[in-house]
Amino acid sequence: MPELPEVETTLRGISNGILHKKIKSFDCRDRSLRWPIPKNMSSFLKNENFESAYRRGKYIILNLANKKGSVLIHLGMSGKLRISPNLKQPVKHEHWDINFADGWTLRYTDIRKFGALLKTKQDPANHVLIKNLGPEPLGNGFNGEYLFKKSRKRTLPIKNFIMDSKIVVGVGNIYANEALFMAGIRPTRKSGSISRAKYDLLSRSIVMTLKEAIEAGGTTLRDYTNAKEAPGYFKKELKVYDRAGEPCLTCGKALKEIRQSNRQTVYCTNCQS
DNA sequence: CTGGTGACCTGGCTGC
DNA sequence: TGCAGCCAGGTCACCA
Repeated sequence: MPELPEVETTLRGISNGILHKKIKSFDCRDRSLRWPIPKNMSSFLKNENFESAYRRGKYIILNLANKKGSVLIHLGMSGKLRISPNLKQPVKHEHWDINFADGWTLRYTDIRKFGALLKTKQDPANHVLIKNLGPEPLGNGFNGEYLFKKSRKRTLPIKNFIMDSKIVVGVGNIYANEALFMAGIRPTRKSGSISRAKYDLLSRSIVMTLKEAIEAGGTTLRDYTNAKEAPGYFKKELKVYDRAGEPCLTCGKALKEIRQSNRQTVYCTNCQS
């Protein structure tokens, strides 16, 4: 489900509801996510409080006060977080709750269970899942020059290249398709064969696409909703993703669908080269 | 190191 | 109506 804009929207939605509040309890109904939820998560959290929350790639990181450690949350393909003072009794697929002393609950729902909830006592930046991540597309160090240098001698198709979290974080299938359309680059092009000027255009297209999607509250295709259970409205801004066979909004030619690494790619054979 | 593939898991949709 | 097969906002482990 969630790429960078959806994770960012989720983070913004939960922050006020969870920070600086005493944690009363942690309820786990199913530990079997991507990695098992640690059995001592409950004692790790009880009576502590979160002093800060931020996003790194598609991870949400919550830091406990007094350097007691951090929690890493990944939403996988179908994970959702909700924050509310009056949630109903949990139902199927609602795998865990963090209950705060003021009565609010942070609840995680994940049909496919590709998400994760992990803890660490070290600096989360050094965690094995975080330390090898590439730069933030909305932060410093991400630009055309960076992509150009990283891609020399690479034969990987450009779409796979920008979806590689070691190259740049946060770009998933939807926004890879959209950014490549905006930049006029065919998704199958070998990343090592693309010019510096095209990479300048591509890096700006990635940034613009992600920023616009965040402003729209993310993309809801099927079941994504934010922390307040509201959908995102970027779907109506999508130019190519989920539009195979429909007319290109620039030239009118039918958009072509192919599969790359078993994932849907949609592009315009006329506008992207 | 690089690139390609299968694996994890559940449910919705399509077509016979 | 039933059911097989395919598909889905991710990414890690493993192989050549």
